Amino acid sequence: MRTVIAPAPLIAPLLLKLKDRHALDPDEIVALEAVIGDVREVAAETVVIEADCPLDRSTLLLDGLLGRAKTLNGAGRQIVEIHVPGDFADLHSFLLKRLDSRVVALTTARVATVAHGALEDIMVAFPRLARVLWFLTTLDAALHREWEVSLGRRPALSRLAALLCELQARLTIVGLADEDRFVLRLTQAQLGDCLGLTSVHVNRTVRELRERNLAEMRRGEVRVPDLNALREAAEWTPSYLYTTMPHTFPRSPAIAGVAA
Amino acid sequence: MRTVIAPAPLIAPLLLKLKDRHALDPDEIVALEAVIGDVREVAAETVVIEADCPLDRSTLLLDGLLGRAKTLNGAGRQIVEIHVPGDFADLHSFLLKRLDSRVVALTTARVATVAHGALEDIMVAFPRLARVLWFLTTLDAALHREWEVSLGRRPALSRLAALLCELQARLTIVGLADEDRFVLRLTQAQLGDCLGLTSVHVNRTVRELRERNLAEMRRGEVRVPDLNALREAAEWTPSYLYTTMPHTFPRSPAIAGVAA
DNA sequence: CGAGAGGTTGAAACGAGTCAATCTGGGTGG
DNA sequence: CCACCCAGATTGACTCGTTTCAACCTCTCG
Repeated sequence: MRTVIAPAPLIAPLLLKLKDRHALDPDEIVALEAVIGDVREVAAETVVIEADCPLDRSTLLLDGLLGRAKTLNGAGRQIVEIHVPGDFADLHSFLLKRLDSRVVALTTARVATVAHGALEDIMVAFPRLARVLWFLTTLDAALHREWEVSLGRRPALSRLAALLCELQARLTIVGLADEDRFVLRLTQAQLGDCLGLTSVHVNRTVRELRERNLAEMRRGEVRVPDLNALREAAEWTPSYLYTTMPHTFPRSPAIAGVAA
Repeated sequence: MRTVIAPAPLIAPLLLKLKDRHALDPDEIVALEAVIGDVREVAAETVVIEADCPLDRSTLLLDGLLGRAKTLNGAGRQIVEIHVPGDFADLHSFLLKRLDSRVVALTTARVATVAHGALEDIMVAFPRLARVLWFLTTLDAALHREWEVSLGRRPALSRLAALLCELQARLTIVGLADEDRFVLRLTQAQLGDCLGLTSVHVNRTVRELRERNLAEMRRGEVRVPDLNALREAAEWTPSYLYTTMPHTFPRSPAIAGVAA
């Protein structure tokens, strides 16, 4: 037997996300890989899944960002969750059979189709996977709850800070963020749709975040000089992510001390 | 064999809620009834389940109202979901093992304990029930999404109207609301905690709802002269409840016509 | 080099919050 | 049986955060 450095499979981010919370057998991993159907690329601001249509498949995000959005006639759209690579955008459609919100690409994105029948099969073959998938849907609910807190109670600054904290943590889990920087190609209008703010006010809030040295957002990249400080400003903790990643980061070592 | 008019079981509301969406075999109903553990009564504003504690049971609401709440230091609490009789307050703890929010009694309430082990057993014995329970957790997520829309995008008036529409619909499913009235013993401060508003502003919004003839709230009772009008004011539809109950109500018959 | 999407800024309007006082109704104890 | 009490509801005046509207700037890409 040889140890082979396997090429990162399409579902690498999904596996990272799952392994963060559950042990997976090699069999289960193979089964998960086999479940992936068509892969396609979608452009930013494209509707990936329309609301209220009968569905017989779910969609796995491989690359880019998706958003789940609901629209009100007068008031524009509210994005109720952002999906990062490794997320199923609509795993709940396995049970609900249709979506109450539409799924929109927020950036150029690559998505894979997963037939509900195939999910059915692997859950029969690997009952533990059924629990893992159920877990994923409850994780979505936990994210929604935290967003409700943001939308209902946090002022603009900590609302944006909390969103950045969440994305930093979730992207870290799938290997797409560092403690002090990550790529985030969202427009300020899209951020506003997530935060229940106007793009104008997002702009002012981004500026304030920068002025307070909490985060810098430029050209699709977020830089966080002190993640703990950002988390404190947002009154944010990762506990609702049910992750096994460390919940706190060491304060950056005293650089002055090193120099001295 | 005799047909017995069985006394309404404790879990009558749960059964109504489930039967609204899924067919249930008599066996499955018996199994569900058997799963109920201790029943206890809790006073209003009592913590029923504390956040972040390890859990080996879930809690079923039999009577009264519960709320799931998260608290921010400066900004008070945000209630992220209201539970009506027949709801599990923390079915997701079956998978998550602890809660990210605390469960609080909003009125005097009766709750029953359901051991996770017992759930495990009935899901093995009746695999369809596993799907039903999973469905319930995805329904919670759908409620959260609609609340995000309210909190993020609806102005105070339609936000309150939407909450009333939702409660009217959910209470109707379990036999606790009429088309034009239902009991709702929440204080204006509690409503504010749900809506992301202050109690003062809830008060003004309640008045406006009354002045516009959309709803009257007094002494723990809500009267809705025209449910369709209230739903229009809130831009609300029951589609996210995934209920089989009729989604629209006939306009009240012309009473003048009857008199004539 | 032009065009367009997205970012930035200012001024004014407005919805909701804050603070504080007053009212009300239901429950309680003397 | 009634005076008292108190949580909750109500109201007014003022403040503040966010929106709105509108203009202008700055990239990036063809």
